[in-house]
Amino acid sequence: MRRTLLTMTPAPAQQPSPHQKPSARRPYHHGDLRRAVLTAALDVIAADGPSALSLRDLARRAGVSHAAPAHHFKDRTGLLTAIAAEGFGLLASTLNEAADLKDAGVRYVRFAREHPAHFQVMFTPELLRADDLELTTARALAGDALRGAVSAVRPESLGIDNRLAGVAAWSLAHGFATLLLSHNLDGPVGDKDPEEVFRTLAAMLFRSEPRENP
Amino acid sequence: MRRTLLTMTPAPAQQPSPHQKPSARRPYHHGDLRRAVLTAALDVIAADGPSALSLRDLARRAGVSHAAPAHHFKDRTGLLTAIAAEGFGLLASTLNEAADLKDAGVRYVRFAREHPAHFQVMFTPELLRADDLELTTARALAGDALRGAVSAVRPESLGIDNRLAGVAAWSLAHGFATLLLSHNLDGPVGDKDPEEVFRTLAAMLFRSEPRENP
DNA sequence: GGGCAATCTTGTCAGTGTCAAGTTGTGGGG
DNA sequence: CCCCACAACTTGACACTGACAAGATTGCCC
Repeated sequence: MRRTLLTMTPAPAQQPSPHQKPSARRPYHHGDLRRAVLTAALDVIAADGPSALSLRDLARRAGVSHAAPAHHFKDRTGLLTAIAAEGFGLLASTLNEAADLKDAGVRYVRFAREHPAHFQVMFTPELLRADDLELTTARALAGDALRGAVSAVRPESLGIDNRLAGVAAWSLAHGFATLLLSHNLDGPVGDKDPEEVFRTLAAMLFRSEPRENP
Repeated sequence: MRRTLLTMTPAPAQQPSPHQKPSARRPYHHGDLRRAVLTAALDVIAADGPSALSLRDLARRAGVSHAAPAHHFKDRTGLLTAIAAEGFGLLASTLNEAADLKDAGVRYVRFAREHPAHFQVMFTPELLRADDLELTTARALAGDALRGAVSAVRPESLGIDNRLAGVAAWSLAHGFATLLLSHNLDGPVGDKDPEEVFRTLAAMLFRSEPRENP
């Protein structure tokens, strides 16, 4: 828990704002503190997990006083909830562009690798304010996108209940992504491209009849 | 973060030990503090996640002084590492009794549901001391058990690389278990038995040729 | 230009992890 | 049987944290 405390000097570390008096040391208004805190938080979480996140540390990084972040996010839970909501929004938009179900799975895995902090927070409900409006709507959007990708595959042709096919696809992609992020597949996957490996797994799950019968 | 502080009275709350003087109020030696702290920690984590865990709170629950737990676990990370090691041990022993790969998957899901705190901690590496000996050996045991279940299925008959089959099975089971614990399958699964649902998913992944050709 | 609301600061409080140094009990060798 | 070394626990302290309240600063809109 102990941090170095060597960071006494405020150290602006961010371009203070678009239109500042050129000689102003540290402008009273940061300019875009909300975004600065968010991205700093994402850095910390990606590196050391959500438990390493400290509002005071984020404030120090942004060069503002210790209570400034709370004005934008209310409290720690609020910050994490904002991150999760943003994550679900990003996920929804990439899933909506998927060509088919396998592509959606690949995009799901890619999202987890490109936004590991978002991903981790999104699926840790005890860190979030469950009834937050932005969160619930963003999550619903992502859910719709997922269901859309599933329904496009016509799994009745495989004799499989549509609902279950969605759960299977989601489980496979989510499990692969999670194990990847927690470094549990470093051995098996090695230096191969994870997305390519996942494509093989997805083919195992949804393969059509062996030959004939289009 | 704020806790009630109504728990001022030490309140033994545990049978102090096997062989205590009958009139001793709070015996200096707890008797089995290590186990008491572990199970209290598992309760807290299962209810509110690892971030809600406080060594001082656990000490209060066990009726000992605030620094007592540290003597058994060194620090917070040590406690979580011990939990993870115990979890991998439990998982290994249940996987070793699996009849076949599908049964191993079912057991994996059952383990996650019966030991949600262990499961969550086991796959959150940033909370653990990665080089801990007990942890690494227990994890290796679980890995062996998993590989054993995979190799027993003879997936070459399906034309699939053995290694990949293992990753697929693990991903499916892990994803299903994770989504289950984070309440993301409450809708699709409903009040059905999750293990039964998972059996269906597993059948989708490893199904043999549609008919003839044993 | 004047006020007002958003933004940020300062100060404070209870709670936490961790370390160091002291107490208490217990089991094993003389 | 005793005593003593060591394990189990306590007490006290320090730096840190999230949260809240009250004040300071500033941009902006009428």
